[in-house]
Amino acid sequence: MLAIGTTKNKNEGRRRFSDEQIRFLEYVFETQSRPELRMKQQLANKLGLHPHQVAIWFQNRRARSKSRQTEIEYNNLQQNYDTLASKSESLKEENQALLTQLQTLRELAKKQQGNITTRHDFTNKSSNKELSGMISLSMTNNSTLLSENYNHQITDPFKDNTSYAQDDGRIIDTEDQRGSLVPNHPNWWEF
Amino acid sequence: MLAIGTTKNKNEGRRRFSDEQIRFLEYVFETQSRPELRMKQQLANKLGLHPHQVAIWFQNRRARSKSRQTEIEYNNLQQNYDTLASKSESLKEENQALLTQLQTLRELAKKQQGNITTRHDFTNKSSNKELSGMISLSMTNNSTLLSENYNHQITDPFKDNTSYAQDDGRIIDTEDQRGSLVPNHPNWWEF
DNA sequence: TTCTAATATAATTGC
DNA sequence: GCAATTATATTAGT
Repeated sequence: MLAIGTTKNKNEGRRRFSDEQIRFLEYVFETQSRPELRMKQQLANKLGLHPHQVAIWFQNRRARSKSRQTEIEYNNLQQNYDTLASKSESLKEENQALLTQLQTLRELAKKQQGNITTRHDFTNKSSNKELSGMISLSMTNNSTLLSENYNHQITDPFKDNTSYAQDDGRIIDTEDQRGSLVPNHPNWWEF
Repeated sequence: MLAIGTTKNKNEGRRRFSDEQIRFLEYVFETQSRPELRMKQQLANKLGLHPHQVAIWFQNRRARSKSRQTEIEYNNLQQNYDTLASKSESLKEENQALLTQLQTLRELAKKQQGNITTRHDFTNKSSNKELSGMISLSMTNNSTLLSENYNHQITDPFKDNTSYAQDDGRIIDTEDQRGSLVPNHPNWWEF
């Protein structure tokens, strides 16, 4: 059984406490990281140490514990960082995909609009107007969205810019937006 | 120079090195964190210390340096995390805005298409087809993009902080403990 | 085996 | 009592 402390269990300039002592101290520490004076005295007596030594031991032990905790937190942070980085990457890709889609939509819709208007088609004017507005909306937003370093200053025509909370991590309620998606004004997109 | 060490510049059971000594050692450390034995001896001689003391000092100094480095790295990591979190938040919001736009576009385009087709308008069929395909594309992608995964929780990496027992993290050989040291009696220490 | 860097720990010091 | 240091002891590595 661990033939280490064999020889010097007696005196000498012994510094390290014996395994027995350590084990006992650890056991108490598990329950009481900061024992009462009375307890320390009893421990000292039982282990053949000075009460002060016991006190110091607990002090050092607490410091060690804290140090390890810090280490753990560091690792946690690192892990969280990696996770977040991965997610962020996904978001970027997705954003790119969405932008591509929008671009395609705009071009096609524009072409479509051109065909409609040049035909002097009088049926369903309102509907055409909607499409027209939609396109200009897309164009407007695009200028912002395509720019580098967009600071989440995304101009959302459906909502007040000020209502965009910055860093609270809150998700915008899409359903609420939907309620006022299309204002009554015929040219709402121009505002 | 610099009479800082005010009181005890003599001997006594003095342990701390004088400011002069420290300053000199620091000066050397800046250039050589791991000086040669010869250098240590010369330093010891010059500063009135034992060579061993000088050696120990450099040893501890290196340890301290490393410790500070760790601290710095931690802060850096934290900073990077915050930055990334912010960017990720922006991306999320932007994604939301893009999705909203796409949704609107789809609905409007769909309505438009409905009007066109119900009017039995045969002009420019190809263009309509393009629009139609575009819409279905949007729908397809949407199934992925709208999934709940995008309301992810990049919010709080430290959420479990408070739940930590203050002094945890000791590493104990449980088996040995239970062996003989730990009495079951509630007042074991009185025996 | 010897030497040394790194680490662990008992003890000090100052607040 | 705690944080920061110091000096020593022990372990690991070449």
